[in-house]
Amino acid sequence: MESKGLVKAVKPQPKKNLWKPEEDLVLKTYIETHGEGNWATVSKNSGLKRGGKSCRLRWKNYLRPNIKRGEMSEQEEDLIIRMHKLLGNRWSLIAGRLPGRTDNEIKNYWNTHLSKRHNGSKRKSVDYTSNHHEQKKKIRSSNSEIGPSKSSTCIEETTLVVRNEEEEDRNNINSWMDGIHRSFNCDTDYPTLVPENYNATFLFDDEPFITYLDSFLLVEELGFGWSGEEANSLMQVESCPNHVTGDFY
DNA sequence: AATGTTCCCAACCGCGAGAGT
DNA sequence: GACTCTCGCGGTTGGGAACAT
Repeated sequence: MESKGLVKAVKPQPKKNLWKPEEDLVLKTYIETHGEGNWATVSKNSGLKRGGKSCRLRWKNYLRPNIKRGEMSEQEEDLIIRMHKLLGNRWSLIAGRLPGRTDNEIKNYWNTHLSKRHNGSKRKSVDYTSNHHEQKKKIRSSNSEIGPSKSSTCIEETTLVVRNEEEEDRNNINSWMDGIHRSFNCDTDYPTLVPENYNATFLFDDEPFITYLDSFLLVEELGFGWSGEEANSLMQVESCPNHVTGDFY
């Protein structure tokens, strides 16, 4: 039996195992040499005393090339808020729309900066009534009802190509796009939006439901000069509750 | 200066999905 | 079909910095 005093005298081992720079270097070198994947063997082969999950997380959230660190721009913040309003806590999907940002980073940013500000308008993508595991089940099953999903993973890179004949409007779009996601690289058979005047193409490599939501978001954000009605009819969304309203530009 | 409190965020955990056998 | 393994997701934890008293 241990007395309280004795327990207190023993310095507790830190529960968090922060990555050291030398470990980062080993992991980075290993992945640059062998490539990503099969994380279970990474720790064995690289000599790191870390689990595969830990290695994966460290690479994905910190060491991966093109990771954008530092403060969120106003545009990024705005996009997070809007996406969260539409998608709820689906951080990986939101992160997919913010190149260089990780789901963990966005989740943390929301929890520390934005959730308080937007507490009044707590809105989730499904009607949650039980614990989070139940919630996840609901999200997954609701998605499968909506349509087939190519993959459960988030889009690593989402790309939007905007080709505009009119210089002025192109500048409008580009100025908004600056700092958020200038180039999209999507390839799917899902709603392809090609407005007559704009020759803009939205192609998404993701769940159909999300595709629709994205389309709303982007139509609303980019303001393609459509009225809400025009946009709705273009996108054939009569069954979707999130109709675009109002006029743009 | 010392102590207490709050905030931030990297890392951990448990779970489900999908692939392979 | 049952089982195992790997991967990715979202929620939570806890160390430490920043701030307040």
